[in-house]
Amino acid sequence: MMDESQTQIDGQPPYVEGLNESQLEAVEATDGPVLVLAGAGTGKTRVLTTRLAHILATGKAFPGQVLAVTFTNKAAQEMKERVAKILNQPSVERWWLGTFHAIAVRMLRAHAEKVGLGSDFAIIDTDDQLRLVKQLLKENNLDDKKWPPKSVLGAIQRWKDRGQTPDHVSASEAKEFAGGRIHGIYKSYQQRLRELNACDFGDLLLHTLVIFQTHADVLADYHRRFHYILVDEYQDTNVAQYLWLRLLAQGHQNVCCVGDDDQSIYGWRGAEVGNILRFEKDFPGAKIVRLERNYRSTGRILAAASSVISHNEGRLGKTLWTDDDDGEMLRVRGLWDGEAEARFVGEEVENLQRNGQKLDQVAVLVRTGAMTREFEERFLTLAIPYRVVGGARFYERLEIRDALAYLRLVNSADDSLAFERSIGKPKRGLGPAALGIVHSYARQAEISLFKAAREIVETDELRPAARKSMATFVSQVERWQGLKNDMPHSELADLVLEESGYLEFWQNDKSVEAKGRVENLRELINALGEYESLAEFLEHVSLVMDTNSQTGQDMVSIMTLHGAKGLEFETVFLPGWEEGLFPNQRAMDEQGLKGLEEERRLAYVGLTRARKRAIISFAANRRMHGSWASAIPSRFVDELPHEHIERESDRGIYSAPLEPSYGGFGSSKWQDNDRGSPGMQRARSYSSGESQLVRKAAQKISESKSGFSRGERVFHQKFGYGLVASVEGERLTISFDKAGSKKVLSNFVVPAEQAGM
DNA sequence: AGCCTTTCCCTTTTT
DNA sequence: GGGAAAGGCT
Repeated sequence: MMDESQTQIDGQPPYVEGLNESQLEAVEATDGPVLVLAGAGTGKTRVLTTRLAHILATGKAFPGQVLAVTFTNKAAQEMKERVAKILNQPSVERWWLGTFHAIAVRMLRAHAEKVGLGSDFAIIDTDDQLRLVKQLLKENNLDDKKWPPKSVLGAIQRWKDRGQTPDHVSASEAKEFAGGRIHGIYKSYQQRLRELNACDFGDLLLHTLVIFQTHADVLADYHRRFHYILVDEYQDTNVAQYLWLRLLAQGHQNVCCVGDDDQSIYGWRGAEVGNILRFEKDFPGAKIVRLERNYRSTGRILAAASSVISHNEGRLGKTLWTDDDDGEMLRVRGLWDGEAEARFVGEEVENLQRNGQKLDQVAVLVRTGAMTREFEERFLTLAIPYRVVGGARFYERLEIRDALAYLRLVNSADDSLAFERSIGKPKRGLGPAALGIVHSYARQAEISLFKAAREIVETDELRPAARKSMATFVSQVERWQGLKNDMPHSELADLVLEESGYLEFWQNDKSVEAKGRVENLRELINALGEYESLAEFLEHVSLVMDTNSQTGQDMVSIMTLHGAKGLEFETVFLPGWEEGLFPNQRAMDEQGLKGLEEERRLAYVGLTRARKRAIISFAANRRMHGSWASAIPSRFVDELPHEHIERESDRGIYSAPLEPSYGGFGSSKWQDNDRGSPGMQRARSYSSGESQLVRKAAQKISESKSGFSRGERVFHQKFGYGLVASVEGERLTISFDKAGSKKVLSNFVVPAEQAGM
């Protein structure tokens, strides 16, 4: 409940100061449906937050009566912080403010039994999803070469994104995949999840949606509860989310959706721009507010972004304008290859740094996650501090997922997926054979793997050695569970990892990564202490799957274009503007014009992240999957307005014809280097034909040359102490005590003794 | 069962 | 160029 002193605000509330007319309109039009069409950099987030604060501060509703939904945890976090600040609230954790998934979990826990789940259901990760699908394919004798588990899971997810339970998939569509057999897999997949008392990500929304549709009383309750609904990034809603929202909003109709059709970049995840176009039909009498004044970028940047996006058809059409100066020209630079591009960006960053630019105001926005590596390597050698946003996530690491499996098992012994994962690691003499016996026993008795194991150790089904080992495991798990209520959970986690031998498994491992893994495990145990209970921690992990890495430090950000949505930087580098890479060949092959337009919106998003400076680059050659591919500059380069850009070429790259027979970017099938389809030839790999043996021999020679050897303890001027993991000429891969594993140049490294250790 | 070697596939994008 | 899975050997 709110502090009363904060609810009374006379005259013009201070928090709306400085809002322009349209923004004010969007904030104050509190009753009835409102659609805010907000262009990039128009203060959309501020409007949404202020609107929420305004509803509460004017006493229109209590905090518990407002539902505010965002797409990303980042956006939710930002909104929470801002609202708390505006209204001077110590905590907004209990409010209905969060991502679609976080809100859905909260609702689903309360009504899980209506879809055949317990309220303590587990949320499974992609790993478990795939394992399940693989099992089901095998059981149904479907060839996993012809039906790769990933594609099958993709089909299932697409159905879920569209809000279709197995029963709601149309017969004709079901037939499309393996004559309906994939649809059958979907059915048994859902069945299996239910038996496991588990949900995947898509289920969180799908189940909640089904509950709304089938339990009028539940929906009516939520109607009564939520007087106001706010939605951010409405253009990114998929069908399931759209239906979910529409049902909820039909209560008070006080729904305010904020979005930008030009920034719809999640079509591949089932997002439908159509949802935003349909708003007026769904909510008759809706008020439409347009935010077109851009406060972020210079005139030239805005002109460039507008010019590119104008090549798309079927837009709602907004005309962004700014009072800001024209600013600097945008720069477009062509380079010989990816390495040269990284060198160029590195140099430019150093220039900016010399001119006093803060590095946290610089970002490198790439199309694919794999592109980050080149920049990382370059920044490492130049000692430019950087962070990869949304890259390798802490909770996705192997050792963390393994450890989490143990914790899940302790939290609920019937989590069979966790059982399967924990029992194999560390080795206990219980391999596929033993597990198979437990599996079939469990299937027959219709009980969880853990219960089956407990019963099996009383019989002669397993060989004596396996039986003994299994009995030990079962009693260990039972012991840990018994301790659950008498022990602080981070202590318990420590104990579990210790007693299970999992920690020891990595401590005894001599490989160079092992040390870092042990540290990660310690970090996990520490993180656990911040949560109320084990269950709460596990839920947080499955929903957020991200650690808030060191923020607030002065570092260049490297991230994907998708990851950059909602952010802004003074200077933005946009590398990799090459046909095939960006626009992405696969997107175009699979989605045609629709795919291309989404790529173009991505370009628009990228450009509009920049406040003052945008530097676009492309490379003529790029190494992909170990072989070389050549490409021509992206068509998006040609769509930039000439009067606002400066083209620079590197040794005539931009205008010079590429070497003969180097066509586009290869087909979407990523053929082997020596084949390749006609007209889409790829350059022959420099390394093709080289056997692994030859490569290894070459590696040995270079190891002796660099003066460092594998396993040596060394000191790096920036990252501190570490162990040499591998040596390739001048490049060392070092597993650092503090900074993880990194590739560095050997001249930045000295033997540990010399560093005065 | 477990270890080592070879082969395959991969790179769009994320809650 | 790298990680996972399959395959082969002890």
